[in-house]
Amino acid sequence: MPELAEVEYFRRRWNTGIGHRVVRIAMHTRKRVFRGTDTRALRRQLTGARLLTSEARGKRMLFRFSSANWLGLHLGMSGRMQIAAADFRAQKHDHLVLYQAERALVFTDARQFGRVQFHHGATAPGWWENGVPEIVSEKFDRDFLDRFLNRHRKAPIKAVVLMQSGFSGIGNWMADEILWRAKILPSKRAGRLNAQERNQLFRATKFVARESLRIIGPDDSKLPRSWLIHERWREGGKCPRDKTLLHRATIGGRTTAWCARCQR
DNA sequence: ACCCCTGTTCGGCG
DNA sequence: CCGCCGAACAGGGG
Repeated sequence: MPELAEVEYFRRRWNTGIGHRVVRIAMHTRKRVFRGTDTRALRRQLTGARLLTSEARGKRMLFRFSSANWLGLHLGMSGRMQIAAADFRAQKHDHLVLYQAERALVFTDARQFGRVQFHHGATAPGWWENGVPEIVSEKFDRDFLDRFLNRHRKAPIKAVVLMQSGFSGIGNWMADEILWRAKILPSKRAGRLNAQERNQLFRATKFVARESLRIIGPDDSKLPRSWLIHERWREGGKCPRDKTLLHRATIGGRTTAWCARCQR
């Protein structure tokens, strides 16, 4: 589930715990989500620390705690976050639970493609700043897009829109939504897009990111009925524009849905 | 049983 | 060296 907008939704859920101390931590320390992470330091430092702020960049989240502590989260394919009661009992896939006096902050991830990172230090961890502009920021401009498309000119545009080094936070459904809105064939090589197509791609990317973030929720139910997402997995799914049957194939290593009539 | 999956990383290869 | 592609990771659901 988690792409840009869902990540933002989950981050805000945990914000309920801002201003409150962590009194106890439950962790499945040997699980893959903690790969490369010092879980003993995490437990030692975060116990007693107060959650102060949080931030999201693309699909990544960073939670700042008192006493110079930082927690990074990535939801992978199946990660979710929730607020639970203070007497919450961690189940099999609840790999990290931060207990506060009046609630529990729960991180759940069945498939464990997600990740938990911990950092102790006066400033944000080195891995946080990666120089990739947020789609909704002014730094993601027409120039940046052009340079990125040129750098990856041999790859199918679908694969390029999935690259986190350029399209921060865009995942599979948003990529299909963007290319459908921009009327561009997903298999088209990035370098073959003309100026008009690049303009359309730019506008569609901004639009889908901004609208998804505005409508933000735990799933796609609040997104307009006119969006592709409601049709793309359905057997016999049709293009919301011209009602022709959608095509489906693996492009850029991922299942891709598109309308062969309006996407060229 | 078998196949699919809203993600990222890594090794092979051109 | 650059960059594309498929495989691997782990588990649940159809």
